[in-house]
Amino acid sequence: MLVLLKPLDLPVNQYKILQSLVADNLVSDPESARGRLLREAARLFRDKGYERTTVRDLAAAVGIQSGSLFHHFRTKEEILKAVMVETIRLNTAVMQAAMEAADSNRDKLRALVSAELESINGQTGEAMAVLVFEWRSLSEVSQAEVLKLRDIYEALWLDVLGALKEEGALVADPFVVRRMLTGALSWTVTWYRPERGGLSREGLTDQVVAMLGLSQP
Amino acid sequence: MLVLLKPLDLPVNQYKILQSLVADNLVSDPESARGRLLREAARLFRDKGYERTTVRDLAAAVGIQSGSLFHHFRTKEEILKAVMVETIRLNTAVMQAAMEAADSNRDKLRALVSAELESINGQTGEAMAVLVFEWRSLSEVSQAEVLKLRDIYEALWLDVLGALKEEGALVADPFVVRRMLTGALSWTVTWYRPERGGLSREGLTDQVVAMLGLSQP
DNA sequence: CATTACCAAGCAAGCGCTTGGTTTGTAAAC
DNA sequence: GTTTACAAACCAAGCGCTTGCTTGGTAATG
Repeated sequence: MLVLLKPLDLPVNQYKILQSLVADNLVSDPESARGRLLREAARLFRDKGYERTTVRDLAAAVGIQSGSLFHHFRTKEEILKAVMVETIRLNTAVMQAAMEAADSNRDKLRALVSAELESINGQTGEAMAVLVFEWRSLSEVSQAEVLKLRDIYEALWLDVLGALKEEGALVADPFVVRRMLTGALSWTVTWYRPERGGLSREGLTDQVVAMLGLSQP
Repeated sequence: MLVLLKPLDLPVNQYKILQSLVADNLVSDPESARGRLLREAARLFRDKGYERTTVRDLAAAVGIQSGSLFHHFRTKEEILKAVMVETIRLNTAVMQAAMEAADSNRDKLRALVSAELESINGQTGEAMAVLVFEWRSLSEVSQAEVLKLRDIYEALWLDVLGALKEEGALVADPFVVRRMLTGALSWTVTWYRPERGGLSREGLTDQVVAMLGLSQP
């Protein structure tokens, strides 16, 4: 029976989703030793890269000895994999919730873009960056496993883009559009700094959706 | 006096540009020992990542002993930096040439998109991927140096996008558009395989330009 | 005959991970 | 309510291996 005592700084719905995933043992409680380690690992992997982050770095970040890490994870790679798996699980759930709140396919697309920008630039940003930039650091076996989870996530996008294509609102190929969006949105992690003023997250979402050139039905 | 004996499989103009850069000592002759090493290094860095590529891997790829590498480069990082610097130099020159051949700003944009897709997915694709994914492997000092070269390259884009904005053809912010394009086009390296049939490079360029939603003046 | 290119050998440091033993938390047994 | 039992969490030390790079010498080149 896991209980989150100190609520994190998250949107309410995202917090509830996190709670239910923790209860189902699909993601680690952020307050647990394992959860804290994964958060620090995501930060270190993003900042220094997986290979340049040593098990001693990871251990020091949570205040234990390097050898003690291997009580929680069998290998260093297992830590990377756990960061990725839990991030995908959380974000898939958040995406599904965001979509259910939308009516039209147009609104659903907007919700997806907004949610993905939130994933990349919000609380889970570090882990999302790891997912993009440290992919090759996973063994092929692990890549295949994580890919299965990603497929579920990608299907959400393709369903909406496909529907928009059927409606005639989208002229380009849904697969191509999704892949362009993947690159464009992922890349925001390298330059977009909403906290420094400038463009708001909603403003950025507007620009992205406008850029897709959806024609009125 | 460097002479390229065996012409590479390149568009004619790109070959001439390469020749003049080699003559000016701005990029290495691909046939020289240094040039071959840099090409193999780009391939290895892309495939395995910089950190997982050992100096022994690099040496074996060109058929020498690992210690002999340090006759050509002082450190391993210098190899990474050389890959990046020479790639930017070559691509900046190619871009400039592609733009000069275009009349309207609309055509210039199309030329830029097409040329960047060519850079990413053509001969220099491996090096371009390294530029994107191995950025953090450079020391901060080297990053600053390479960044200066990138600024010249980026200015080409911003000039054209800025002009299109002035014309009223572009509604979104030029900086935002460029950054989205950087991400979207870079990402093609992970999925776009023109040799397997499907979308041609020109077809992809069309989709990208269409996606920007340029309005008629 | 000097310069460039390379080899063979190996060093010092850092890496992921193991090992054997100690502390801590928890809950039943008395 | 103290004792006993036991697993989970952790420490201290270090092993075996790989890493980037150095060194001292040899072969090729022009």
